[in-house]
Amino acid sequence: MTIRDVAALAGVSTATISRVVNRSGYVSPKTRSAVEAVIRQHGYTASRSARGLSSGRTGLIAVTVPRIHPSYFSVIVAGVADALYEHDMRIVLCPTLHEHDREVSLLARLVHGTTDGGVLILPEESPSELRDLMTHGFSFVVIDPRTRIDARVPTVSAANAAGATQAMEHLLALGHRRIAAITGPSALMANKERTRGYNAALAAAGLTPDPELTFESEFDVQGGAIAASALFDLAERPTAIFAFNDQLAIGAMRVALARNLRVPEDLSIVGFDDTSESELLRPALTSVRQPLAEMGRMGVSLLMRLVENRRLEAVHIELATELVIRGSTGPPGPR
Amino acid sequence: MTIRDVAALAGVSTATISRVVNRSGYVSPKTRSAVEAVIRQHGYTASRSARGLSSGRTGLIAVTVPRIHPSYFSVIVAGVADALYEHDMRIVLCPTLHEHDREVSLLARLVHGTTDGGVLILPEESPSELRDLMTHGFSFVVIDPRTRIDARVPTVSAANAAGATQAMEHLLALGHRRIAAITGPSALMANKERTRGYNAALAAAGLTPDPELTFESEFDVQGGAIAASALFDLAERPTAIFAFNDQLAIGAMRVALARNLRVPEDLSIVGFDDTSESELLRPALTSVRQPLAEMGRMGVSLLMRLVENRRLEAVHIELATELVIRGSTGPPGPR
DNA sequence: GGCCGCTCTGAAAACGGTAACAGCTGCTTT
DNA sequence: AAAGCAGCTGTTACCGTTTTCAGAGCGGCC
Repeated sequence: MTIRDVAALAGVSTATISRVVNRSGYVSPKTRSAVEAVIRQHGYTASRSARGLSSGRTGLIAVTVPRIHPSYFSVIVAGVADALYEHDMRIVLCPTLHEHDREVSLLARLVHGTTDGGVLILPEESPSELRDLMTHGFSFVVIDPRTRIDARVPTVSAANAAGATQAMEHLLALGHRRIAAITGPSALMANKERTRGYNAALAAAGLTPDPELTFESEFDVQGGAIAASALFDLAERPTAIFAFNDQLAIGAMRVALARNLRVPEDLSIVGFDDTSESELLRPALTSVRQPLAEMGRMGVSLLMRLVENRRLEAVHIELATELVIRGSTGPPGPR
Repeated sequence: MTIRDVAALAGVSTATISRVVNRSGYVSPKTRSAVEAVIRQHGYTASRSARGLSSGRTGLIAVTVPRIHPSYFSVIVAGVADALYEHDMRIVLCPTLHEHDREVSLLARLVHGTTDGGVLILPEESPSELRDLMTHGFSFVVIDPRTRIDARVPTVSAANAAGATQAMEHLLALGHRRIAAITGPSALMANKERTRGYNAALAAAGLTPDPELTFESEFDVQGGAIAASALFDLAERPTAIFAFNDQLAIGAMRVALARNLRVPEDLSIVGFDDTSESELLRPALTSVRQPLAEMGRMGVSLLMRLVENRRLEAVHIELATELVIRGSTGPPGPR
């Protein structure tokens, strides 16, 4: 079933079919309904390849993501997919496995004639590579940028600094004064922001950050465990730990329980992300929720404007986080 | 950068460029390297749209999946994506949100001119709709079929019956005799198979299944909780529960702990899927691992043969499961 | 009555590749 | 010596759309 077949059956030209299908230009109501009848009856759908070749728009959006599986990413992708579906666009999914080369070569190929734009989630590209991409005329947005990038690239992220401050204010209000931070890799902008929020909250409470209490490690359970062990070995133990993601918090909680520290009586723990794991833990984890699906949706909404209007004033959106209080935090014990 | 630009720069015809890029036909080494130099230098990539239009192959594979987020699906998708990447194909991701109409209309549009084939994960289509799809010449494989479908459609699933038997043999070997089953929706083929494995294991141990001990519910935490409550209210409580997925097991464990039943001393629990949650629970959950990523990979491997050879003898693949024993199972208490 | 503008429609030229076909060279075979 | 064939390359038709352009019909206005 090609457009020509439909045209022949309806007794009109292919141009008219195209106009009917795309709701563009003038078509008399009579012709329109006749064509629509033929289309319905024979189940015609336009070939995306042909359309892409002819009009330059493929209806496909590339989505790069380090990995699909960690729920952090899959929830964002779900939000992106949802929003794109509403625009009748499809998503070309590209897991990069954190490999810079893979991502670059993928994008290079997608830019040209495959997709109309891209949503880059935590991309590996350097700021200059992203700038090149932009000057080549590729429309894209970045969700959760790894580093500070060209101001003209639209970005969407969570309010990381504010979220960290929320977590800290909760702990401070409970009476904690020695609050440790287990940060993820400091190269990530999100972590820099969270650190900023951590320090800001301490300062606001009139406390000076103790460098001993900040520990950087990999963003995984293992990293959390290592950091927690080190913190517990300090002469003066912290009474609370703010972990920069839930994985780290899980690791910390494991070590705490292994050392017979009761949570939250002896140690309060706050995570970040509020992944589904956090309410599974016992005690359930207090965590800063990022609006991940929303971030995906918002990215698409920016991208659509970019794709349609061609170019758009710089936009950097930060979506508010929310502190979800569960059983892992409480007032510090009497010591 | 079009193929014509490259041809002009290299001083050859477009046909030669095409041959170099696709490694087809004869090209002298000298010409080849000259062309490759131009391509590298100017960063040419063929337009997928044009290629798709001309050759009929787009290098895109549609992947339908009910939802992205539950890790059950995202792990399968990750396996699919990984395998497709190796074939230099991209994945067009279509979350159907369990909506039959959405899935049907998506596929209808993808079949024609957009993708070369499809991987359908737990599809909503009826067997007859799938048959139609096949007779229309669309190449696809089904992963984890919902029901028994046309024997000519290649399918990949886990060895559900055998997996259930593994779980049961473990419980039986520990000495359990009253073993309840919390099944998911019995419409799903996977659940029928697991029920078959459950009954087979009981029979092999010389026990007759007690209908009181089988409880069907929705595949979620809530469903597990409801089922477990009912089971605990029986005159003679089961000493072990085999839940047909981990969500159900989590629900059951919650209710057990709420009723002050100790796991595993008073009650053993086995799950199915071995999702990442299972080792987070306290006690950690004994569960039947499905090789999800492998299933995705295997699906692609079948599909590739289908796409290349056109048509393929019926293949139904069952991948072996593995029982992962953790802390939630132990010998029954003395009562 | 001539002109304008609006509505509607069709012819035809792209869009960027692929692949069938033909043509050329130089070597091997008969 | 003619024929055949492998290796290499170019010409060109075609894939299924969109879009530009031109033209036809028609009512309203000066």
